[in-house]
Amino acid sequence: MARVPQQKRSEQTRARILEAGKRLFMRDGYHGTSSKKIAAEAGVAIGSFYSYFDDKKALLLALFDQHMQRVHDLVAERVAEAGAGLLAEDGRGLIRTIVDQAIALHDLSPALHRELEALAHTDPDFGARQRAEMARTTQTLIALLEPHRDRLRVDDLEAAAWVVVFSMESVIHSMKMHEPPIAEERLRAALADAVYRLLYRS
Amino acid sequence: MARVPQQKRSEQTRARILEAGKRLFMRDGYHGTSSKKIAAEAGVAIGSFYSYFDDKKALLLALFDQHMQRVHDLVAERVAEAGAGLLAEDGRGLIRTIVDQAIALHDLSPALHRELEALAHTDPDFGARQRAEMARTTQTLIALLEPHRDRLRVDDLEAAAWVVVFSMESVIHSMKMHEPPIAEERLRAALADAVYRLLYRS
Amino acid sequence: MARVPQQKRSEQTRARILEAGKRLFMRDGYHGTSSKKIAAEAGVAIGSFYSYFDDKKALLLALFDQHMQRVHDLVAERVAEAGAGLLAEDGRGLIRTIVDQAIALHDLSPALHRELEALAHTDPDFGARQRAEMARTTQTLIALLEPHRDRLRVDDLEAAAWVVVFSMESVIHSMKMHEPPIAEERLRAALADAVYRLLYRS
Amino acid sequence: MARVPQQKRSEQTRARILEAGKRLFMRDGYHGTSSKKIAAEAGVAIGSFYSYFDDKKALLLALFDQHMQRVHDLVAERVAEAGAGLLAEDGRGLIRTIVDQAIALHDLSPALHRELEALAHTDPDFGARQRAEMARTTQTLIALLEPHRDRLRVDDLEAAAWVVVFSMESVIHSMKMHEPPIAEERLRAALADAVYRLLYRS
DNA sequence: TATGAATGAGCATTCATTCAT
DNA sequence: GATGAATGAATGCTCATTCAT
Repeated sequence: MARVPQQKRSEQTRARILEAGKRLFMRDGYHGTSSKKIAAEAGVAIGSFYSYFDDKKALLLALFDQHMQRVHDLVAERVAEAGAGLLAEDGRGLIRTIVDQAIALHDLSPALHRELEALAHTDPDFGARQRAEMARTTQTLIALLEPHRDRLRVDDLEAAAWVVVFSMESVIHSMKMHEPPIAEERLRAALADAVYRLLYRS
Repeated sequence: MARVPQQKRSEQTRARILEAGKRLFMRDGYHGTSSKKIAAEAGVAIGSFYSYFDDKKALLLALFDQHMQRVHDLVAERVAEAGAGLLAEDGRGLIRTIVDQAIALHDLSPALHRELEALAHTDPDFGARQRAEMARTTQTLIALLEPHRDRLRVDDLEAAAWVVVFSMESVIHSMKMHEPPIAEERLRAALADAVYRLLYRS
Repeated sequence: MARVPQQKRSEQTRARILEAGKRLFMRDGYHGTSSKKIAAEAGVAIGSFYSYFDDKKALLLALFDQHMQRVHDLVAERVAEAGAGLLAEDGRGLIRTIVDQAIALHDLSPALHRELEALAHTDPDFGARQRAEMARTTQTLIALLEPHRDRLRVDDLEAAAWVVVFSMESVIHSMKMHEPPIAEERLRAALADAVYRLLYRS
Repeated sequence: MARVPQQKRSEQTRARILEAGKRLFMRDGYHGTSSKKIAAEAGVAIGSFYSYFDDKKALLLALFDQHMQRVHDLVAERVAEAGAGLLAEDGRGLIRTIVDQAIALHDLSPALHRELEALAHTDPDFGARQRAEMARTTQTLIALLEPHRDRLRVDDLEAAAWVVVFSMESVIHSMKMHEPPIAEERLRAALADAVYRLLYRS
């Protein structure tokens, strides 16, 4: 049903709706945003909204996919920058990359992030998406940690990746939510340090 | 305007609405539950619902308060059981108590828990409640950790309490959400161990 | 259905409901007042309200009757005071009595007065009551004006009474409604003068 | 939020809702009319009602404005017809114009008219509208009477205009409300005569 | 007599969605 | 491609009224 853009004007319209949706979802949450408001914010008619997206949920799913793609691209980029070899040696650098990725995950606003998690429980589409995302993230981390295996305190790499990702997730969420008075860079450093000491020997 | 129960029949009705609300909120989430459905589930007329609660939000706040009260009572009980002196000596026992408390927090279903966090961002009432709850929890932990101060790796007790509570929160959330194949008791033990090693020396 | 008071406590309860209803109807209007609020204002249970009055409408009708009875008693009293003979001679005194009566009619608050007129159009019970009241008022005035017949400018006494009552009604309504800066006594005097000159010769 | 019509179909729908609202408000009163009934009477969906009007009150205010505009246009037209010069000379013609205007005011049904006055007391929006309307009407009358100043019995022109408008208002209201057996034209004539003799010398 | 718990029809309003233009 | 008028199911909530205690 959703229109597949074939002209560049069309592509622009789609992009404007995505941006408007992101802005409003982040500000007012999924349930606090109506399709009409999104269309108005994007400066298009409500009919156009439904030309490009099946419904409000489809828009959020598209935004979610877009966002996750960017997060993964960011990690890939960071890894490429540092050089695979370097990261294999530098445990602290690796952990910092992971921390940055986890923080990037929260660019979609803490509240929306939580709402997505809540929806994952209620709605099968969001649930599937979230499970896939989690698997992908865990696999990335395992691949990155694999070369460090002998330097780690933990034996079960899968469990370790799992614990690290989600505990960081929570600390970062609180951090974003409650706006601590400490500069973010200090928090990133402290978090990376804590995780490093949790995972690595001595 | 909310009715103040004066007869025992009334108290029962209020309790039935609270239970019905809890059941539906946990199953379908806050936004997926209507006041009419709650009344039906409780077996009362919609008018009765509004006699006891100003609106759907008031019901959720009442459930939240009830839930938090139970969690705090649980901790107090556990502390009393173990004996103040014992806990002061036994770092591992203390951490296990804290882990149990954090897990008890999730009896209100992971999805609802997440929705509450999302609401805290959007709605001032939920925000205030959440901040108060966070302060209360952190203070409890600081009080419990205080006697162990010289055995801890960390200097900043407040920050430590904060990090511990929220990182545990997330791990437990994921645990509850994704139903891992490992027995819960093993996870509780592993989590307690990780936290202990994070906080305590050697 | 409505309880007929048989004990003095009962009579008091009925009186308290009447007073409470009057107070609220005058302040918030008929449609802005609920039976529950009336009961609360009277300090009785809602069940008691329905013991004494069939419904909200019955209460307003009772208040209306009570009010009109007082207005007519007032006129009768005033007439008695002045003495029938005196009024027969003194046209100005008579008119002043009439003006006072018309003003007394408005003690029930301008808004409620208007609402009653609107209800008279929609609801047969109020309509009948209003027509009866109008007939009674007109007859009283005709009886009072009868002895002055030869001093009046008008021939049709019935029409004259009718025009006088209702035009005064409106002026008084506006007066009460818009709170003019002039002292009420001056307005009463001016109104009486105008009416006198309208009705009487030279 | 109210839709601003951009297509002619839309303008028609808005007009149909206005008409339906007028019909029902006049027949059943403001409080006896629900938004659903209005939509049904207009033959549109309830959603359409709320596209065009914020709520029931907004519809009544729109009807009120529309009505008052027509009344004032009528007067302007009548004045133009007679010719400014003629009216300046002809006191009786002027008064008749004023009487006609006052009667036109009541085309909105006596009951609704009364309900509007009651609402003006309770609701600030209606209050403001009514005060503005009263000022406008009084100013029009003062402007019309100004050239006749030396022929009038009264000194205070403003007060005179005020008294005339409101006393006529009431007489007309009663007239419309109680459907007197006399032909309307005779009543208009009688009323104009009374007012003329009240205001003018000899 | 008096109480207040309980009822449910009905009202105002929103919003995702469709479709004729 | 784009528009926006139209839809109506569903929601939150009120309030007059009944009846068991």
